[in-house]
Amino acid sequence: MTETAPSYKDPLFEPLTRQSASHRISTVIEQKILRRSLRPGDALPTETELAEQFAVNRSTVREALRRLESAGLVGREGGAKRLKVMRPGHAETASRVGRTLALDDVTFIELWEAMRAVAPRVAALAAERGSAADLAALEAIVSAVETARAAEGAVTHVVEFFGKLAELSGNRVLQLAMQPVMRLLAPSLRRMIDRVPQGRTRILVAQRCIVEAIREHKPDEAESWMTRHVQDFRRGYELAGIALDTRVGIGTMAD
Amino acid sequence: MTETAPSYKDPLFEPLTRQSASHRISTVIEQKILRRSLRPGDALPTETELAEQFAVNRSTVREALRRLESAGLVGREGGAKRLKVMRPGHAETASRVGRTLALDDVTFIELWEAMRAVAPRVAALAAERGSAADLAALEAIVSAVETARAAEGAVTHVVEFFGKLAELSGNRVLQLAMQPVMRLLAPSLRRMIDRVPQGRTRILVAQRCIVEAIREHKPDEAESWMTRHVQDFRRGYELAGIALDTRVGIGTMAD
DNA sequence: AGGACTATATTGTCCGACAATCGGACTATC
DNA sequence: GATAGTCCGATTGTCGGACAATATAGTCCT
Repeated sequence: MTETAPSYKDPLFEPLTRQSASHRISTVIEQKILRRSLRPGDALPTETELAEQFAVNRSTVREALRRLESAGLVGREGGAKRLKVMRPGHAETASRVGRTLALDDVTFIELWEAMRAVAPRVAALAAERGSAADLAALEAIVSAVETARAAEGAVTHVVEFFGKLAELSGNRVLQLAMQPVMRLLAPSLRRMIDRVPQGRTRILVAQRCIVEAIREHKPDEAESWMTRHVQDFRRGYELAGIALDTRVGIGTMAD
Repeated sequence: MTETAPSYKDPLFEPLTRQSASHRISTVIEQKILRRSLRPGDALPTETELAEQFAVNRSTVREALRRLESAGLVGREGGAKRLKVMRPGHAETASRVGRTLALDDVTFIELWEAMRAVAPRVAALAAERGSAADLAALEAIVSAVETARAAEGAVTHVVEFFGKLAELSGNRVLQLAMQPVMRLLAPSLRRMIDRVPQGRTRILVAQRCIVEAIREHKPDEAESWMTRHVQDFRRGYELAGIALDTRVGIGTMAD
């Protein structure tokens, strides 16, 4: 007899039946990582050792490891063999968020609204904090946008621009928020640039103004320029005849 | 000789050569899900069938499944045996984002800046779109904040308030962005309310104004009230003597 | 038809095995 | 001495088979 009968209407205590061994193992390791007992960079014991310590079969350990791997808590560097504890990279988390949103049939307008909220503040923060070196990197990206031949490449650099900006803002939360949004936005952005001839020029002008505001440490200007920039995007989409409630597709989740 | 020599500073062309069979399998299934060939609710073939179809061992399939499971793309309902395709819930994704941020030692100020960016826009959108029924729910939460005895409960309802607001905004991207931020903010918010006597009153006043603005469909007012509200939070923290660069801890990641 | 009972299918785990290959140690060569 | 080549053990990825537990489906009884 296991403890059945949580017959109370407590919907949060139901499904705590027996969890599989592999699940418990991944939980234990996960806790160790979250509690900092295992820290990023540390190498995990070998599968055989883990199997011995947990007194289970190696296959069971392996399933637990796959789960942690997918969660981004452990992983390999390069072609290494041993697994290491990793800090779940923003890239990975971002791609997960992107996946969730894509499966939710999020529409373009929702993404745009998110950009509308976040990007201006990011620009303002970047203007407050950006250093000279950062600025140089940003400018490099702007020229890359300018010289890029195909729309394809230009879009890549536009995404980079926002990414770099988020980095400059020094705010990892906003950084993490913006990443998946830009990723999902990218494909339709590409279409937009393809169809609207003056699109690239307008983007370039806006980027230059923003960079200028950042250089002179004028947060307000950076913010208002970015606001206009984002609004320009929307106009571009309308000009390109892209419906605002278009569902975003699944980008290449290459991780 | 494989292509070694990534001696160039091109960190994007890593030798992502051969991936393990289990990895490829999980990727293939993931694609099928993202492409909607497999849709949420569908049951996956049994492990044995998958093993046959992919012409690999069942253990290999299992590792792939554990990975997908951890990604929230497949899972079980209740004590079921078969795996089903699932839509990765926002809650789960949000808690994962929270974990990433917590492990990153994100500071309070970063979270606050995110709120500063997102919340006002969310309020504005809610004012544009909120229906009567939604409004009633929102008001219920506000009174819950008012009548809650302990700071504990009040904070819970404050978090709910923002959650509901995000829901009203009709924007799932912003909703997903705000959720983990509020979750991470909650513990310190609780301390703040404990230490600053007038904290709760100010929160209540702001909430009422925001609700009012939403009822009358005045986005601009809702936005500016929310801006003030968020700024009030920060002042509260300063009054409470909480350093702005305090790292947020790992909350209860109960999933 | 509904409920109890049985059989089957499916999962979770275990065992033992093997090829591939990564990490080093060790050696030969310049 | 530094570099290149070779060898060996350790470790991973995969395999095939096995078994207990149990969810699911089918069967029987009333």
